[in-house]
Amino acid sequence: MATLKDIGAELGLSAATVSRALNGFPEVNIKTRDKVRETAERLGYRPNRVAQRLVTGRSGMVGMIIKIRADMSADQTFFEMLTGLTAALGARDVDLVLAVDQDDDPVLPYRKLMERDILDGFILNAPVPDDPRVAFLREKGIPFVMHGQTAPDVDYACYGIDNAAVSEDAVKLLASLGHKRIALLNGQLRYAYAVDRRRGFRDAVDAEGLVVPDAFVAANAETEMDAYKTALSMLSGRDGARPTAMICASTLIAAGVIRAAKDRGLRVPDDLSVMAHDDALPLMRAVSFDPALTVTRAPLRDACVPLANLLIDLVGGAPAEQKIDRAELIVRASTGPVPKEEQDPWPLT
Amino acid sequence: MATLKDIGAELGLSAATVSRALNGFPEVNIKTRDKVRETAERLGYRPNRVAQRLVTGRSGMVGMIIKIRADMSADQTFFEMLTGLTAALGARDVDLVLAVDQDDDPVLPYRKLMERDILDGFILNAPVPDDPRVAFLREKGIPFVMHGQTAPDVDYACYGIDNAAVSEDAVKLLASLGHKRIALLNGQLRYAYAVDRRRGFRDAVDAEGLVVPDAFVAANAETEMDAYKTALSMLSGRDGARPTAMICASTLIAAGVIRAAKDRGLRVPDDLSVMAHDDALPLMRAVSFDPALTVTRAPLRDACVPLANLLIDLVGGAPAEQKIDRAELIVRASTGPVPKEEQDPWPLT
DNA sequence: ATCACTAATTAAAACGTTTTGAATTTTGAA
DNA sequence: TTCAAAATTCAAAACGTTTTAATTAGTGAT
Repeated sequence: MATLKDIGAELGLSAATVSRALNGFPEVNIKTRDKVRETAERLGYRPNRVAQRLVTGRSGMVGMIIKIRADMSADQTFFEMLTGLTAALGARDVDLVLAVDQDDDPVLPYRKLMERDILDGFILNAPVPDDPRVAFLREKGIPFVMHGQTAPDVDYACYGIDNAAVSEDAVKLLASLGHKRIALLNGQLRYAYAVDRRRGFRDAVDAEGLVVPDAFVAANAETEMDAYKTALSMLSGRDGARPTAMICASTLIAAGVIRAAKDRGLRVPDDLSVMAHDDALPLMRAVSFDPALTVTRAPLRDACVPLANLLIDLVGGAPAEQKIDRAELIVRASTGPVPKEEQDPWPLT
Repeated sequence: MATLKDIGAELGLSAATVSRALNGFPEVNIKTRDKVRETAERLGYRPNRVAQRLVTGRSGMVGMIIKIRADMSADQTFFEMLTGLTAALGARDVDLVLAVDQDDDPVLPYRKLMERDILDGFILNAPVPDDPRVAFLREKGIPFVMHGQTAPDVDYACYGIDNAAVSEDAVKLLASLGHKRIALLNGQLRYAYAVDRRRGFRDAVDAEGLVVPDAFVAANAETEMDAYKTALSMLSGRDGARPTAMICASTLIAAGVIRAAKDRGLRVPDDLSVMAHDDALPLMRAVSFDPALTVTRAPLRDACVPLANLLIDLVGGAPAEQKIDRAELIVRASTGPVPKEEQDPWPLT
């Protein structure tokens, strides 16, 4: 393997100049810079990352802890994050070290990984309100970036989408189509995103002058089967007039909802409008739904780039930055005007 | 962070002696060794892994490529491997770098990871016959260890179980219970393990003087739903007298089979004996089945320890070793004697 | 010519460990 | 005592990079 010294010897230069030339420092003569780069190319030079890391004092590795839940619904989402993160981190020569969390204590795996290893920082996901991991890492002074955020205003580095706005956009669209009875099939409320979505939903519903009984705001939907059952129940009319529109936490949930609608003999969107938030998982494509699904869209994989960059910059000394994007609203075929005969709102309780 | 020099300064020793003391070299005085160790402990010394790696010329990282299949059945198995491997590698201070394979070319991700990174070696899984990854890595001289093997006799490092014996043990047990009609619900034959299981099955069946028509040797079972459908079909009697025993590729498959038996009104084990190979996935526990499942058992997580050690030793210059264990046969409640009225074998074709 | 200043390059130190070869101390026998 | 051998320890080199401080060469103005 060629080293800086080899390249220097080839050209009668010192390793220092070669290093600077390759790293694009301004004080090196442009002619020597080009010669150096050409020679490096020719010798197939690749910097020794371990040596770089030794001198810079950073390990070039960041950690991520995967929590395996008993219901095991991590799968798809996890692979998507893994794909995106390894690519985004790799583009800046950083490696991802994974560990699996099987304990009850949410901070223990971070502590263990930190003392066994030399990690520059962590990527956290699935924030919960008052996340204990945040308190721990902050106290230890360990850099981290959160995918999402534990509360609307935080001062640690994070990237995510505005989950209140996700609900708001959905409600506004449906209200503009005349819907008065809009249900929400939310994720579990122990996660911050679900809390935000519910808040956005409630606020937007209020702003439209509508009412949604608690029975039509579900928060137990993790699997398609959960969603199917919940939707069946909501559409039965048992808890009040059936909704004319349903907002789903994910495309997986929407799949269950659509199946339930079919089994109840309801057409989408003629009898029921369905929309969902879309993480753009490759095996659950919203455009492939029948009918194609109206969504708020924010590809999970895209989120990995800002996450990686935020963390790497943070490790490099940059200030902690919060970046919140707004999901894109894409109207497709699963939403339509409210049926003429179903325009009555739910009564005030 | 305390360094070797700090410890040396504290005791009036050189860094060299401290290094040797901590690494247990025989030429260091036992009294100084203890003093050094005590001081290291007191100062909270942890060796700088990057510096170690620079001088030893190894990166201390091994890679693993995860193939995401379109049917996405990797999930559980993958998490189990990840858990076991990070633990087993971590015990020897080696990190696992993951990458995701989304391409058609099976060797491309290895090539890419190799040129972007400095990896000491790879862990391969899910071998297929004539695996192109083996050819590539061998040609490049990159150390690797295979979980399983591409063929019965290979000369690269590998660890796995004897899959022919898995089938053999199952057939022998069932034959000893008087079963004459034994079906196999195998994994996909593009994987080497499924080929081995089928061979072992055929050989054992022959040795017992039995016959199994092709219709009762399935190789399409990946999901529980697949298994359910296949089992329903086999138990229908459409392709010949229904089997009195079924050997399943995994506990997941067995779950589908048992459900199918129930739906056909067959009792396990009174009307149908069911057994499976058990990777000991925590969310699919054979003992929790109703009835508790008779299995050949080889915990996936246990395999990670020899895999990690084999690879690390290989990187350290040890010869490539092949290690094949035999799965444990555990007889539980899902197997029983053949029903009196179902003792006829399948006819010779 | 001299000086000051800029541009370009280099030598050397640093990162923290392992390892080589040499130096010192201790031990045991004569 | 003295000497050789064995047991310890040490100084220095090495790994390959980045960075600091110093040096050389080049430029233009006086």
